[in-house]
Amino acid sequence: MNAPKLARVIDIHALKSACSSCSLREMCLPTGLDQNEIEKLDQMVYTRKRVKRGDSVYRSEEKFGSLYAIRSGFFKTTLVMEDGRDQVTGFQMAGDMLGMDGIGADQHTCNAVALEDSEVCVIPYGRLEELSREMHVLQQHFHKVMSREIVREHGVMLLLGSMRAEERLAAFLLNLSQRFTSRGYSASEFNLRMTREEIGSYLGLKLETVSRTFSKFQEDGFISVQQKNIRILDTPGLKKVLGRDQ
Amino acid sequence: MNAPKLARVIDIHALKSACSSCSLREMCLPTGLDQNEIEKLDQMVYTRKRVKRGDSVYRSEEKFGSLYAIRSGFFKTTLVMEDGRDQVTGFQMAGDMLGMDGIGADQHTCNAVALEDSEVCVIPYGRLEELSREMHVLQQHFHKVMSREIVREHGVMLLLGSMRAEERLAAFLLNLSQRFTSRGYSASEFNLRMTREEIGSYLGLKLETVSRTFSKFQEDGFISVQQKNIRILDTPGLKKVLGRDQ
DNA sequence: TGGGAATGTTGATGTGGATCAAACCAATTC
DNA sequence: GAATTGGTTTGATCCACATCAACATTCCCA
Repeated sequence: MNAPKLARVIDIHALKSACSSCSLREMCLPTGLDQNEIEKLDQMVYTRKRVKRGDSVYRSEEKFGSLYAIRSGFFKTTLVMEDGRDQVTGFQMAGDMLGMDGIGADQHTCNAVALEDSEVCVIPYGRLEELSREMHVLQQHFHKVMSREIVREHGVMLLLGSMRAEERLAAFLLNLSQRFTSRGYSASEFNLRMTREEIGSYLGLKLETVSRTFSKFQEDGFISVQQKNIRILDTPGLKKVLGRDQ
Repeated sequence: MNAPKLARVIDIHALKSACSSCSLREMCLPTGLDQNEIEKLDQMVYTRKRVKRGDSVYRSEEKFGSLYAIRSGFFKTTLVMEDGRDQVTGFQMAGDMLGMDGIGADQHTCNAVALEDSEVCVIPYGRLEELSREMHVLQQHFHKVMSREIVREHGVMLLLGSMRAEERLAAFLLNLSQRFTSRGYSASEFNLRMTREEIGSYLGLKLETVSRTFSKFQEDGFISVQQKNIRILDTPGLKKVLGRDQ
């Protein structure tokens, strides 16, 4: 934020990515590659890009060309209706993949916006296709990533279609907690990168409802909320909220 | 339904599929293949399967092994929560692909149920992977199919998260109409294969609301409804329902 | 460092769609 | 062709969440 523009530009070009030495390898790449294969991957991902908070990696309707693996930071993807209403379709963090929506029609269909200063690895799609024709494990991995995105969205549909407000928020918190855990962060304490409005948009609720439900969870002793800081005090309690069917 | 069991079994085995002569080729396969490539595909899809109304092609948790291209008929996919609540996540018709949810964890995550007697082409997934390493166009096509499924689900999320009942149903009808059109059927008249309850489940509404909204659309002169028979009388009218933002 | 814009909380009130309930209708089955 | 069954329609009532409103807090950056 404070760095002068020039410095920033230089930084971007200086960033030679190296999957081989990336701590997120297990997250976004197939495991069990031999040295040769890892080198190929290093050639595929030859640029990283910084994205400042509020900026987008890509916007709806833009020509599709690359996928983006999040190296650090936090994103939301949003869809905008003609009448201006918009909806958050997902929150993505380090190790997650952005841009797969663009393959189908060769143009992006949503906006990917950084919620904090972030860094992505640019994966030129043509190169990925090429390499995954050569490397079976890469092909398999990529298909799994896409399939998991389909399954994740199924889950959101279930949430939006069948759950009440408390259940939605409980599911949301448990999901975040689980994802932080699998990235080596605390499962029980984290900072929300998004606003109440963005959470509401994702969960099909109004921001007031999100706020009230947070307060209720706090009264119930499930969590403690201090603005963006969340501490989960009673995971089983939250899970019970999810379980009970009314 | 009336055919004796034996006859049915024989039929199944007699069905040698041939992509090369399939009328749905444009729908579910890449275009612009040469003779050699088409022959390869014929080898990939070597069985068809009949699925009777009410039966499933696969069920949640089952081991994943194949994708299924719908050759004829109509399906729904459903998700079931632990407490029994279930949700329809999609309706699929001829030319659509089933089973991509299973790739990620090597087991299916939803149920694919036939809403009428149907027929699917079985695509062994390993074979598809293999072939798409050899054939660039097939690889591209398959990736597009998966990506489009992601985009479709984005649309459903928008619908469930941001639209009111009338908008949801209008969007649903317009979508169905469009899909029938692109398959060469009438855009303005068709029979619903699903019940009001299934429509409601898909749209996050109760069956009574679906029924009432159909009635309202009829009063408004947008459609005529006679049980499962729908006739769309005023497409622009329906589109306007979708457009207005409250 | 202070003042204004975002963002978040909480209360009072309104409403779209859920729920409950009763007919109705069409398709099977006996 | 009466009885059963699964699906649909319609009305009356209710409630979860939206909306409107006032205020509190935090975060900027001028």
